[in-house]
Amino acid sequence: MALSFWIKNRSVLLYSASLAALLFLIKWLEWRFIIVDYSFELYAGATAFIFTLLGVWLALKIAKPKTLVVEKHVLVKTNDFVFDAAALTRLGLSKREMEVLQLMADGLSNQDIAEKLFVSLNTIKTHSSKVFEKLEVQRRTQAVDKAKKLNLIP
Amino acid sequence: MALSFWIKNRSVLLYSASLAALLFLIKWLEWRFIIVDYSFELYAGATAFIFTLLGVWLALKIAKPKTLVVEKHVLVKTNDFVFDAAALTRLGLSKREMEVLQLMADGLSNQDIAEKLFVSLNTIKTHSSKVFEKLEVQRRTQAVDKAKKLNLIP
DNA sequence: ATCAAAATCACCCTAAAGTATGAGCTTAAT
DNA sequence: ATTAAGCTCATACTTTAGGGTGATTTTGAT
Repeated sequence: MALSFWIKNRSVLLYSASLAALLFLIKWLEWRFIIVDYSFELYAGATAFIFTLLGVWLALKIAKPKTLVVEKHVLVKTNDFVFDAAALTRLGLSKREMEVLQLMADGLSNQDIAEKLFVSLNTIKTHSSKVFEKLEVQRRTQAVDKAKKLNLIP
Repeated sequence: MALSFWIKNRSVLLYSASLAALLFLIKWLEWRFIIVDYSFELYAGATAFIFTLLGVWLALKIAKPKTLVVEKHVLVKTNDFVFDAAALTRLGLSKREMEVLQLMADGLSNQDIAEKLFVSLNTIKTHSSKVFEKLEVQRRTQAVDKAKKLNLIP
């Protein structure tokens, strides 16, 4: 508790202590008659100087650091394909249809796709027909081309 | 010249002027015998307080703002297709074959390509067959996929 | 529990794609 | 001039793709 208070207000406490110490110092010197002959202006100047420094130090410690935000534009190659979910929703392609579409884009024949997905060739034909309908194309090459342009597949 | 010097060092000049002004003020008050009875501690305290404030103000004015560099990632439509001439040479695709390949990639049927290039369907079949041979694939979708991966076409 | 969409499969038929072979013509290099 | 490569086209054939229709089963949401 006391420690955290010290840490949080260290600057203020040190400043107060410095102020007290300086006054004590001046008093002590006055009492000693050592520099009593010094001009008032010197006292004032020295005090002003010292406390200016203290003020500067205090300000630097306390003040929220001024942050100047500099935006550095970094060009990021968008190799990374960003899937257009909105387009998918709009076109209403089902999960299975997307699978078939992706495999078509990979150059697989309907027979290949059927084997890969463990379904019959006829099933793939049905799926691909629906894909063509929804993409409003007639051939698989058109479907792949359009799907890529629509960011449905990489 | 003088103006820019003023702008650059305004803070310091104002500080110096303030210091001088305060000393003059104190001297003037002393001369007037108005507050000559006030204690030395009061002078010191007031001076300390005022110049602390000045120091704080000075510091806040002078302090270099901490520059925080924020990397802003800008997605760039990377039309960074760099045609791989070496691959083309290696595979030995002719100009006409590249044309056909490109049109295949655009989703055109053999008949479409034939009409576009003002040649017969059979000619396109011959060309596409040679393309498949050279790309070592069996179907046009595979050819397109491979050609894209090889940076032969965008 | 019910209903709609999705997924599965079949059959038939047509269109398109792909394979194989041969051949005429043009062009660029040797 | 000869040659090789490229472009063109044809015929015949096989394979794959695509369209249309209908049906059953799964699944997800209300």
